Amino acid sequence: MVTSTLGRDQRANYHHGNLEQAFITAATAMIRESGVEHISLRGVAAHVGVSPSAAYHYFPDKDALLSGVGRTLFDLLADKQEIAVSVFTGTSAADARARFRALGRSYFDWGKNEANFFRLMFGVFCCLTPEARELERSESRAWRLLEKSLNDLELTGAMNPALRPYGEILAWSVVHGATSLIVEGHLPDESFEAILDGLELSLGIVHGVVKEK
Amino acid sequence: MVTSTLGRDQRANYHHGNLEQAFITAATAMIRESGVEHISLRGVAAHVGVSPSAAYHYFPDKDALLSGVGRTLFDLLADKQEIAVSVFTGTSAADARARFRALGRSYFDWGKNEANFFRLMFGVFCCLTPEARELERSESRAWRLLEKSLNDLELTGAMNPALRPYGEILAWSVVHGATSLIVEGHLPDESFEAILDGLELSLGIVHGVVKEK
DNA sequence: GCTCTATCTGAACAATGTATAGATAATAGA
DNA sequence: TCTATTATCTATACATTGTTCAGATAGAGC
Repeated sequence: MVTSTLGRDQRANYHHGNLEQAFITAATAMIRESGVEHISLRGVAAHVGVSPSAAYHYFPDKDALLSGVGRTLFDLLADKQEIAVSVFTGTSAADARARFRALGRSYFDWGKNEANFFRLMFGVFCCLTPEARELERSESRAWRLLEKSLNDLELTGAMNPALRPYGEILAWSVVHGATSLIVEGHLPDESFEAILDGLELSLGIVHGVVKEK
Repeated sequence: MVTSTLGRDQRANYHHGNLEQAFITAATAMIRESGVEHISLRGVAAHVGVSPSAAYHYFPDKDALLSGVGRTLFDLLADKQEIAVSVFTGTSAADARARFRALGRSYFDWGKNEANFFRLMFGVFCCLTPEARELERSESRAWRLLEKSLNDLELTGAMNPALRPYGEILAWSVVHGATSLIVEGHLPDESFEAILDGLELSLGIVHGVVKEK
């Protein structure tokens, strides 16, 4: 009944394989198509093929399960962004600009294509503590990608250096805000490309220009 | 038991005063201090002093009640913003800049001080249709305030005119994104002023400069 | 083989959203 | 003023939910 994900940890699959992971996997799949607000612990347990009480051996409550899903989603998003950036490997200003744009677009695409994921990650249900989030942010791969992207832009002279100190927080705010507003229907889809254009323009990012050092 | 809000509509207060409004008022108060995710229809009904079933004469379901609350919150936010802008009445570039900044700051303050409201407005529970939101946005007082603020900046030569076409969507995205990320703990509080600085800098907004026409 | 202990089940509980039938009270007509 | 009507609200019921806890089950260690 359950597609056991061959647990390498012996103690974990006494009866059932790695139940903790099975719960997170099932919950993730169910959230993806129904949205966090419509999934129940009992439903997830049924989908795993296990009694509802079983969940309480791995998660203190339902919120903990949802937070577990949230943590894996931040990882998934970082994966997507790493792939998106990896397409442009050059050291030119044009490549730096392409990487920057790919970062923003992949963030938006994630929000648009996986709206239920996006809402969980940045919504009320993913109740990580502020400290945990801070850690998450500062240590996250996605943040480092953004940092590197802006460093590249600055080094290749492809952006206004006066704006460099605001680079990460400004770019993240713009892209996250636009994604959020579009996903929730407050702005039309087409706005996003325009917003990316505006962001680049406002940061003084120009196409293919390499300033002599 | 209920502080009847003297209904001017006779047919509305047969027994109880304006029950629809009473429900929205009570729900708003309860959401404000507990968060949407922790309020129940039955709890709101008890707070109003009425049977749970009574709600179903005014709202098809719980979501409709929450959406009703959401609609009043968008109005409340617009009120706050109008007041914030109204402090600066001059026609100078400095005043235009002050109004722009007041708009952003009041948006953030709202999110920070009324986090539970903010989460309802832009979260999963305020289930307005996309069409309704579009209408809301394009016709909202808040949007017109932003439009006017940017027009003023452009007319007084206090911003980069090349960025004018992106003004509204860019500013809203930045401010909304920053507010959202800070409210949910992904960025520290202090970031906001820096982000506002960065936004102004990136839009070419300078203090007190009036360009000769 | 037996014992022990980690793992899961069954049944129960209170709380929730919601439907439906009926009670109540304000209004309208005599 | 009395009665009939109808808008308004209540009582009750039901399925579903999160959660608890005593017990069943099945691997591990001897």
